[in-house]
Amino acid sequence: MIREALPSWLHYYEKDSYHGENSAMPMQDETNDTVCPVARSVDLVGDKWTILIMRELYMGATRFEEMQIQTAATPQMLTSRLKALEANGLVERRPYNEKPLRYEYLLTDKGWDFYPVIYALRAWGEKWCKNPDEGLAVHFVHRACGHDVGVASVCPHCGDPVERKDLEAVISNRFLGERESRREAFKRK
Amino acid sequence: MIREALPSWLHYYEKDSYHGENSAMPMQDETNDTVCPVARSVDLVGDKWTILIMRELYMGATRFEEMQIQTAATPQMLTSRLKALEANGLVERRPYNEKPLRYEYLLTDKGWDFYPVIYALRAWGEKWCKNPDEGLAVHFVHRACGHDVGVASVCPHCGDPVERKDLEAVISNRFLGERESRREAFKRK
DNA sequence: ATATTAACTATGAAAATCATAGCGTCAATT
DNA sequence: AATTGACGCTATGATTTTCATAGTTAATAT
Repeated sequence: MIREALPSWLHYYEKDSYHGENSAMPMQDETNDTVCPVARSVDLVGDKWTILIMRELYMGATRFEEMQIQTAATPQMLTSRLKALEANGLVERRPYNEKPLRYEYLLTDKGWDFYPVIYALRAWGEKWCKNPDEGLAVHFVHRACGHDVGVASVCPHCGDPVERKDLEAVISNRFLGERESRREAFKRK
Repeated sequence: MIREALPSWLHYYEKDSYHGENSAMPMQDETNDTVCPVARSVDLVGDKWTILIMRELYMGATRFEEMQIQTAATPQMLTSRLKALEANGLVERRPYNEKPLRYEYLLTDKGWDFYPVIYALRAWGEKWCKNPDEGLAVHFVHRACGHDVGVASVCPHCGDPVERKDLEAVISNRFLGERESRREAFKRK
């Protein structure tokens, strides 16, 4: 007996059954009851676990276990969200090992394109959810000019709008340490 | 008997009990177990209803009923999320009428500052969740130069990074119609 | 008196999530 | 040969959250 693990509002569209720039959009069905792009996005990614998983993917994690460790999601949450992300075309699942069969998860173009949302969440969190003594969790350096862009979306030094691919991420020691200790705690369990 | 309506992971910080740029940040308690700004943001706004409510506030809605109509949230969801948004300093509740006592909800600076997240969700939705025949749900026109910025965060005409306050929103007829018919359906109920 | 407006509250049923444990396949170690 | 460890998951019952539907309250308008 299969237990449905996905919340019903978090839509899940089979590949190639929809139109849109990259074929992953609801057609005229009842779920598509709004033209609001925010509501449509939220229908695909509007929950905590999905957002944290996307963050991990941008952090470079590709494996189930690492995502489980860093997001603290239960395996069910992870499975259901990854399935939805795959069905919705943000993520691709691919075997990296044949025996035993093991999979990794990779961002698609559509998934990479979602990055500005995470970047904006980061900027807001860095500005409004911080103790005075804390530095940035991750520094982004504009490769073209070598300057730290802070939390801006336009390089404060050369004025160009920056995309993730133009930036070098430098993870703070505190954040690195935190991530490492989660790994250790998981192994000790 | 009070029934807790907020999911336990959606944090709720009493005013002035925390530090941060505008006093709304967890201190050293157990919930603040990460320096990741994305995780911290998600702890305050990482759910569907909160995002839709924020969207409505940016659309200009200030009233409980209008938000209920446009988000399709039940009154409980709305109440709990608005309380959290207020406690977390993104929204202010203010009486607009004394007898009977009626409240409206207004964005604070912290709430306005969240706009880039919604804008990024919009851009992604407009690019990836759209049928070919659909135009933009909302056009944003750069007041300074009179040009439509499309989905960009930098005006394609004058090259300036744009903020919400620099933009004139022009809601499409389709979106307007949809919103009006939700209102009618609600009244008929 | 009755209806209407608008911001909510109440309650039981349904759904989603959590906590904890376990499975299956393989390779390496004892 | 048996055990241990990796690692991507699945199973299950208890708990928490949400949904659907209805109702309350205070005041004005009819």
